[in-house]
Amino acid sequence: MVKVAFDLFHRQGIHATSVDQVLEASQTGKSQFYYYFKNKEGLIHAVLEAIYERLKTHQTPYKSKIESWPDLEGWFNHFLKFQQVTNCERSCPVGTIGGDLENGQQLLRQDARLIFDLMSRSLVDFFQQLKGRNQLRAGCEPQALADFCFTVMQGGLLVGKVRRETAPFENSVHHAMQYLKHVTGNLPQRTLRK
Amino acid sequence: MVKVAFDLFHRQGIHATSVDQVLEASQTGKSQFYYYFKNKEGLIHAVLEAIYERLKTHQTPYKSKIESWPDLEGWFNHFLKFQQVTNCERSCPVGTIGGDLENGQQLLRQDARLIFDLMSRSLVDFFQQLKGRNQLRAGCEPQALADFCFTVMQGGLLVGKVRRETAPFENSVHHAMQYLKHVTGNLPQRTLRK
Amino acid sequence: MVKVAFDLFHRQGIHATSVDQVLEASQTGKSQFYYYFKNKEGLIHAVLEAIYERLKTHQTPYKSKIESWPDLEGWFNHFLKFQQVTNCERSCPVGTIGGDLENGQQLLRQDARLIFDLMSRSLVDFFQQLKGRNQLRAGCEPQALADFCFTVMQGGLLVGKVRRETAPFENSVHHAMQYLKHVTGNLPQRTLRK
Amino acid sequence: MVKVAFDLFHRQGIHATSVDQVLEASQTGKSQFYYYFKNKEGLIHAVLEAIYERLKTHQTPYKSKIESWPDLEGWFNHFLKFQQVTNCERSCPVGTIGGDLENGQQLLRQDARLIFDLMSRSLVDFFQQLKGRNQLRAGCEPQALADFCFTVMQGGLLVGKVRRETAPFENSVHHAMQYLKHVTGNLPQRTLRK
DNA sequence: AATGAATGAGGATTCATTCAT
DNA sequence: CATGAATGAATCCTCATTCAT
Repeated sequence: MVKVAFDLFHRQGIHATSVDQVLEASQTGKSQFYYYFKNKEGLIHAVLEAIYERLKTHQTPYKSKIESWPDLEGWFNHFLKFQQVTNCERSCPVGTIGGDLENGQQLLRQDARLIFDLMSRSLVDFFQQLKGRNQLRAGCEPQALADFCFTVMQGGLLVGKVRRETAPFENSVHHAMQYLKHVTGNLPQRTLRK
Repeated sequence: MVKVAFDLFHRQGIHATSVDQVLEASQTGKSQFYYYFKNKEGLIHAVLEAIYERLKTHQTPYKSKIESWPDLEGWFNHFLKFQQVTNCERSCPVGTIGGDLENGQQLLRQDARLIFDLMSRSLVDFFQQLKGRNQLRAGCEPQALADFCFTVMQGGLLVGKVRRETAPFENSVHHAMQYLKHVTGNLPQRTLRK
Repeated sequence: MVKVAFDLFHRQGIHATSVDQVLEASQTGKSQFYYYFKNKEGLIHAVLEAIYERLKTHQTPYKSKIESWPDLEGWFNHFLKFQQVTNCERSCPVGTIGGDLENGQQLLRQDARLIFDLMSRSLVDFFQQLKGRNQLRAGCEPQALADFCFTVMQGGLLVGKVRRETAPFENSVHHAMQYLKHVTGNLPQRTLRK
Repeated sequence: MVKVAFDLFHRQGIHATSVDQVLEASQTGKSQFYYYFKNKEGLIHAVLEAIYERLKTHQTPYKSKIESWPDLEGWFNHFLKFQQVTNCERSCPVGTIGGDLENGQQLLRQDARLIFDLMSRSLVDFFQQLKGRNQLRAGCEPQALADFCFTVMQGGLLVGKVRRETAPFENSVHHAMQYLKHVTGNLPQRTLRK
């Protein structure tokens, strides 16, 4: 039920997804819903919570603990491939849900934020690691670089969804990686191509 | 009426905005709406069209013709500032609307795409110009760089909206600019004025 | 405009036809309508009136003055052929409109009745003629025979419309004609086939 | 609810009957309707289905299994009487609904057709029986005679409804019966009782 | 005569939520 | 835990009609 809801929210957003739709798709009776969840917000919360748990326990289709350049490339590539296989019809589920939240829904936003934090963390950790090894140029904060990566990812998925093209995301990732290798002391020409 | 709708769509997305809401906010009678627009889709189309026109005629709060590094910085800064003054409650209107579109609404997506094209164009033109002057490193296509900028902008607005923070966008823009200046071989202080 | 309305009423009935539809189809401005007609009922009245006039002035695609057996057959055949060429999608326009009238709309019903009268009249006249020549069996009133023909026609068109088949009407007309020839003293085997 | 709808559809036709009207008349809440029926079409389908079932299980105010001349007369008389007691304000419910169907509504038309089939069947069976006993003149197919009767019935109800008179139907039935007895070779007074 | 804009009630349908069992 | 029926507000849209010009 949460699984089905996740899928529908991801595909259509939370506003375009009705409770009935979720129930029908999950073959559940009408009032099962209100037994398990307080209301629609409750379901959204459960969905976000489930995402959070999956992330926390590293049940991700990509290597969520980033420890090397290939891992980082794998991280980007996961989202690139995701965009390809979904025909650019979806962007990040949390981005989609988060973007749909209204001003008042602060608890749900907090849920989304926690997920974003978790996803960023692995990036931060990686850059922190580089910094520890003195492989990061001055003025490059790990958190800022992580934000940079995360932003490119979210933006790339969104732009691709609107345009139904993978090129913008691909181009963005390419240049983002170029930059990251640059600021970590790698010369572009020495950059390892996958 | 289009103006009001634009505002509501921007704030809440198209699904969370009802026709009645638009009518009430614009002090119009119920069926005036369907006199002017075929549909709710018709209204969305009109809104997107209006955005397109405003862009085309350069009625933008930022310099839409980018001809110099300061112009590019101004471009990014406009969106940064926008995020600040809106308390991170909104992202790009076209990104918001475009992200809400369903799979079937191809005409509206086309509308959104045209706007994205127009916004990118000015970036492309700028990088094309640099390339003409041999100020672009090999392997840097103007279109790809424009995609990179645009993606960072969309991602930064979205992430900021979800997190209610400006930092991610700021960090992303900072590094994006660093990169761009790097690939154009310019040091920040040597920025060429037209 | 009346012509267009007639066509739409005929095709869809009066309830399924909106004033706007008529206006759009006749390329007329919205308020032209209320200049020429008091309201929708006014239009229906005008349509029925026009039908009446056309009948009265014998502007019919069939011979409206029935003077012989072939004329009567022609009368039936006209409606049969009409059903065929319209793919059984329509029945008698007046029957359609009349059947749609509500209890209160007595003026319009009167209009329809007048048309029915006019159409029956030519049948009545024919049978009256036969009676005058003593070619009508005892107990056969011209009006009753006319009613019989008219009923078969209306019923045949309606049943055909519902079933999307011409057979019921054809069969009914065949037997009706058999009967009529029988009661007018013709033996079935002497019946002239067209 | 189906009962109420049947009544309203019968009285006013399907276009002139709003869902709200049905709900109000049946004292049901607005969305109960859409819990039980997919659509307004769904309701119409249910109504037609109910009619079909009633016919199939012979729950008719007339003898639906026709086995003798009095049965056939009873069949016609039922509709004649019906017209009288309803003040000519209604015609056959299925004819009314069927006549209101639009070109696209093929499933509903199929429903109507099935009912027509069922009603005709009893007539066909009767004439088939006569034929088996060699009481039918050559050239008289049972199906065709059934069509003839059915057409007269539908036409008579419709014409009567438009004219608000029972005479046309009475006259038509009279002559139809005359004919039927003629083609079966029976004189009225010699009518065979089963 | 003619135009386009305005009006507001009503029509079909969906929504989130609750209740009795 | 589970079921299906009930509720009523809200949503999108259409209708017949009128008004100012």
